[in-house]
Amino acid sequence: MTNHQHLHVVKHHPAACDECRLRSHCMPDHLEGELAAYVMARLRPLPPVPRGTYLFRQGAPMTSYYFVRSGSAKSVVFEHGGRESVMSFLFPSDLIGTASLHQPTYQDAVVTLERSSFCELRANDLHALLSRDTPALEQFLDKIVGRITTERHARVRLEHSSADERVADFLLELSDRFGALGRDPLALYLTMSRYDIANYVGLAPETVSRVLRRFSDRELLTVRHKELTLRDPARLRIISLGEAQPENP
Amino acid sequence: MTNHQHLHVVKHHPAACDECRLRSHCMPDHLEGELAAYVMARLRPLPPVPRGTYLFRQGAPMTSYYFVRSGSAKSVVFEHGGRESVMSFLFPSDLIGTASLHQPTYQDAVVTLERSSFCELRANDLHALLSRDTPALEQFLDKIVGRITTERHARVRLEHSSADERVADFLLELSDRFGALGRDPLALYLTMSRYDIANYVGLAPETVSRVLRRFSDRELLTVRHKELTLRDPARLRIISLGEAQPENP
DNA sequence: CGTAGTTTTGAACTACTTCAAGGCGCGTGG
DNA sequence: CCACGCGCCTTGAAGTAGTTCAAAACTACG
Repeated sequence: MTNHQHLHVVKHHPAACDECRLRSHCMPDHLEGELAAYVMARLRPLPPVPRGTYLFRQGAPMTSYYFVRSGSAKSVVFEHGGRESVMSFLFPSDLIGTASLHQPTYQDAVVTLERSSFCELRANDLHALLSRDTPALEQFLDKIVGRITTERHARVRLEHSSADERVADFLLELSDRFGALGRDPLALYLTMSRYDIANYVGLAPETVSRVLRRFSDRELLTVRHKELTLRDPARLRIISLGEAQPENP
Repeated sequence: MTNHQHLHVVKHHPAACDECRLRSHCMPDHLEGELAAYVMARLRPLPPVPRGTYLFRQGAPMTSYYFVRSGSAKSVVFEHGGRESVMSFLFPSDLIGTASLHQPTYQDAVVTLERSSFCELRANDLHALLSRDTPALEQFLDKIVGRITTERHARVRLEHSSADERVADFLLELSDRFGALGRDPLALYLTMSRYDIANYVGLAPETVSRVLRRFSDRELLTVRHKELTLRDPARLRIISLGEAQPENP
């Protein structure tokens, strides 16, 4: 019956991948022929799950990687002292679990922010692939190295930046990612709460509110509930770089 | 003559590595026989350089990795807007350049904090090794993954911690690393300036000074110039975790 | 509609920064 | 060898950005 399930996946899934607009983002591009079939056969689409579902919890045995197919999620780590930190937000095409690559347990927890669906890739399957296919492994390594750079930049920003810079930076990050997914980069729907945003950028939720209001007053954007529209992304970029002029009333 | 140089290295260097107390830290342990010879033959000890020497600058072509053999250094990145951020401090046995692995240019600059010496490993040599030896590549991948976790923790700390927590955390990080090198973990000689420390932990230099003074008043440590002695590492740890009680005067 | 949770707004407070000056150590040159 | 000068570190006082506390407004959901 396990066999049955596998067979089912093998039979139907290649089509699912081919239909998936995210395909080119998901797997290292050079994977072709037999290897592509290998991976796709083992990439299992999961049924959608509601908001607040834990894909896995921090410290749980590391069994699977996931691709976001639809919806969004957040990655959180629990620190000594019970503090909870939002490390990243996850959107379609993102690969989940790489921070725990080759680790026995998950280094973070991942929770959905809305009704979302994922594709599962069993750890054993990926590891087997990586240990047999050096070019794939190298591509993975490079992706991970890039991640380090990203994390470093995030840290640098947090060290030396004002509330305005942080929020502007967060919004532009979201905008860029939305754009890369073919969405309108100016119309942001914020699936995460203000608390999550605040935690992510290292501020109090109240401050995030105030900053958004200030931006709105300056006509850099408009906010309505969770819908946010960027009106002047160029100026936001200037602000995010910390090169903004003092404001003229 | 290039040949000559190589021959020279091949002949003399294995002895240098064998003598080096850091050997077990440097290379993936499983590297043995032919492969170990391959690496050691290409690991070139460089003559000591004075304080303030740039090993490489950010944006320069990525040509080599380095191991710290003696002394210490700092890794700094220059951000948009001309801000300079200290990303990490480097001590003997540390491998330098992994943040730029497989990158065309260096992602950061590395400067010595005192008279220091390094072993050079040409990028081409390491890359050639990694593309032919999958287990070595996997070990590298794992090290890099661990680095991500480290960077994340650093970021989390910066987000939600007070000046006391940051400084305590920095001191304990140093203490742990010194201990791992076989030094006295309580006697810290700070080769970096207060400015570097402040930058690293995301505070003003004056604040670092004041925190050290406060710690000294509380008899958690003693400071004299750059020599620092931890008196109560247990309490420092409590502070670094943000679980410190309000002080009783 | 009413209730619970989230977001916004306001006001007081605090921790850190910034600005400014003084001290200490170290290297250089007399 | 001692004195001078320069850079680094410390200390003090004032300023400020962001936090915290508290409460009102809004949204969403049953």
